[in-house]
Amino acid sequence: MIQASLHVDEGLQLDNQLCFKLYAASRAVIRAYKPMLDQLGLTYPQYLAMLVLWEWQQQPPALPTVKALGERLLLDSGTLTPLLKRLEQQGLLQRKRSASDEREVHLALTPAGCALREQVLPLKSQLLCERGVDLDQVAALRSQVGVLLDQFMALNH
Amino acid sequence: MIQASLHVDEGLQLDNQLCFKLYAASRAVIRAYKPMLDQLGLTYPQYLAMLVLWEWQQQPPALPTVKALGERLLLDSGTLTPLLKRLEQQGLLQRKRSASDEREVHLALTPAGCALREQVLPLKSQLLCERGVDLDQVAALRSQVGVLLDQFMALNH
DNA sequence: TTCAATTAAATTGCATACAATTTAATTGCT
DNA sequence: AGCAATTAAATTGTATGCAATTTAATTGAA
Repeated sequence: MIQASLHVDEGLQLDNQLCFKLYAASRAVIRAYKPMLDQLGLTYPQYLAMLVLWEWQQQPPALPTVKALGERLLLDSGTLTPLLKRLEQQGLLQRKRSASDEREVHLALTPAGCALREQVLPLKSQLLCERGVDLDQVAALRSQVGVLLDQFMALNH
Repeated sequence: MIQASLHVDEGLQLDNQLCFKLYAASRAVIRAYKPMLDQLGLTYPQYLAMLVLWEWQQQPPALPTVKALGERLLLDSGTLTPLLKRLEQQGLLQRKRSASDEREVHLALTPAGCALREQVLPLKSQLLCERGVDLDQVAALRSQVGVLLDQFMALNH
């Protein structure tokens, strides 16, 4: 009886929730990025958007649109529209309606937006170094969290 | 040269960022909880707060205060004060100033708040079942993400 | 004791997330 | 062609997160 009751309780303990560990770890990692992002003048989601746009500079997809960015970041236009307007205000990118399909908004990095990329790698190296991060460990965990993410993506249809 | 350049690029690819996997996985898991939370009438952070308060019903800490809750959830009063006011409005808990130290606010579950707990386990079982979640796999990942969280907690001093 | 530090919440301001709705443009079907 | 269905962004409204400040209460050292 006591055993059963204890077992039931365990199912609701905060420390036993994968969801909480993920939620807390995600915020903790973002917090760790804060000093670097302050240097860049970006918030964390803005940084992710820039990562995608920088990546597309090298290997362009069909054309960078808000929708394509949203599919990559798993964010919708309700989040991205104001975020991209702020990046535009900062002079890092331009938003313009597609000529061929007026519903779409194309995203193009400005020279300043491209240039910002060069500042990132040194700052990131410094961050990893200061923290004494084990790169192999990070890679292993990334892969496993990635599997979880893929499973939930598939199940959230 | 090409090799080096490719290697540098990899460091900034979205898919290689543990931080993004964590961020996306956390949101995906929260999304998966949505149907259950809608049944309970709670948001995800509200649910986490209730988990802690339910846990404290069984094994009370000194006294449940906003500060103690914040230490458990890694959230500050700027987030918790409005969240707790909403839970109070829903009749799930009461907030009252400590008599011994007027700076503190004590948190006490109402009968409705206690009762809500009973609805959670069946809903959670259903969720895990529908998703075909492997409990051992979840436990293993939880433990590993927990290690990462502890490391960042220690480093964010 | 007394008053400068400290502490716990609350408040303010900004930037997400995300559901739901709206707007405008494009497609597809007849 | 004509028009209903679909689609991409934008908009609206609510609820976080979190930094920074404020308020009120408590501590602690001279």
